[in-house]
Amino acid sequence: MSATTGAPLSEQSILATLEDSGDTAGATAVRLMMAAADAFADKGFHATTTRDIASRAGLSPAGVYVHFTSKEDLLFELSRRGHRTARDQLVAAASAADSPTDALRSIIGGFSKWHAEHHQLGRIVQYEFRHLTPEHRETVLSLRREIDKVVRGVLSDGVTSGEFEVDDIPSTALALLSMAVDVARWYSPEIRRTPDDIARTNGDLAVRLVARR
Amino acid sequence: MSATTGAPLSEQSILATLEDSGDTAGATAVRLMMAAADAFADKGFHATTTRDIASRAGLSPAGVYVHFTSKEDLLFELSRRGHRTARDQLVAAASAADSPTDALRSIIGGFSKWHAEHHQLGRIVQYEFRHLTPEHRETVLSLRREIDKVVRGVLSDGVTSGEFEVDDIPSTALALLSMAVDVARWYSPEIRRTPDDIARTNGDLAVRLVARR
DNA sequence: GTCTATATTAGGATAGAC
DNA sequence: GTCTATCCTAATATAGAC
Repeated sequence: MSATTGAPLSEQSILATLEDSGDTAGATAVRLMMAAADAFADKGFHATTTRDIASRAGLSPAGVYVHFTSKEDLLFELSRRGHRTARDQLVAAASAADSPTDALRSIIGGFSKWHAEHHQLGRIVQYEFRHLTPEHRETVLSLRREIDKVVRGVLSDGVTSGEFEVDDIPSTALALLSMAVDVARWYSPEIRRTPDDIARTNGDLAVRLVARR
Repeated sequence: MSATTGAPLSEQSILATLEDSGDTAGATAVRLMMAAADAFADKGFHATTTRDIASRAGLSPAGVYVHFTSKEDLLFELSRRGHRTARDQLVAAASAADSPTDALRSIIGGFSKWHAEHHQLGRIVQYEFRHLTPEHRETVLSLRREIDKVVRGVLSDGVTSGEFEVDDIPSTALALLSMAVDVARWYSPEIRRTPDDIARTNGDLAVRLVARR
């Protein structure tokens, strides 16, 4: 976590996410993924050109195709790695907690924080999904289902233990995820609230939403 | 509200929204807006071609430019009319209620329902925003600020009356809006929950989130 | 593995007839 | 107000040299 360069926070966190998310990738491929993440988050998948990605990464337009078979392939890699780290973080937070209340605060707070710190990747993950090929969409969808399952599991544990009072677990899980996911839409590094503030308030709100009175 | 044609619900509700949202528009212009709404919601602004819009509306590619100056102009009209009806509905719901609790249930439930019934327009309103020109963005932004204000006003009324217990009004308002807005992302006419179900559960959750214990 | 050059297609918008 | 024809630019992707 040491900041040795002058790169902005978002770049560093995207870098960290892309570098250790399963499959390794060469340095140039990572540079391309970062350039693409920047551009996709900024302008959207279709409004981004391969020339744009290449030049941001310091390559010629043709250089991209050595590392990725197509522009969509780049999107897929970003999407897959983004979903994977998000899921891993959720699972880790849920299993480290020692009560459902703790777990809920931690997963919704943590997920909200992730969508603030990685709001670029978050937007790609949430909004560029439809531009994946059907096969790639399927792969990513199964990661999403895992994420849903973690949240429902925590809610159901809390109901069993008597800490929570929940009418409808799937609907409540969805509303909680909405709170966290939507952070990627409205967050900007310029606002007053820090990612930690957001984690705290959203974590508290989550507990409030389900706590027994 | 009589259904005289075989058109799907979403088409009818988009039509209704576009027809009575302030400025009038000719029949062909409305047809073009509906075609564009369909296409933008489905594939996004940049992935949609003017040829595609024209052919869905039964016109030649050139026919579009008689009614709109550019593709972006079409997006702007959709965005403006969508925001306007959404805001009008919120304001009406808030002033018809006779307590802050009622008002909150009604605005968040109603807003959630709107984003389900009009999920196509909702996606355009929420996700294609960045593709507007700076001037058009500004116009739409001021409509958004009005929407925020309605929600904050209801929360603040409830705190004053003693019905609500809220730590941080802006953050809570944002979380409530996230719940409703995100419906446009996940809703599909094929799911089990109806727009009315969604209105009910999200309205109840909203009240639960702020009610004094 | 990177480059220059280019094939190829597509897409926004306009001209001008009817 | 709508059409056909077309201009012009830009974009994905590949060929082939180094």
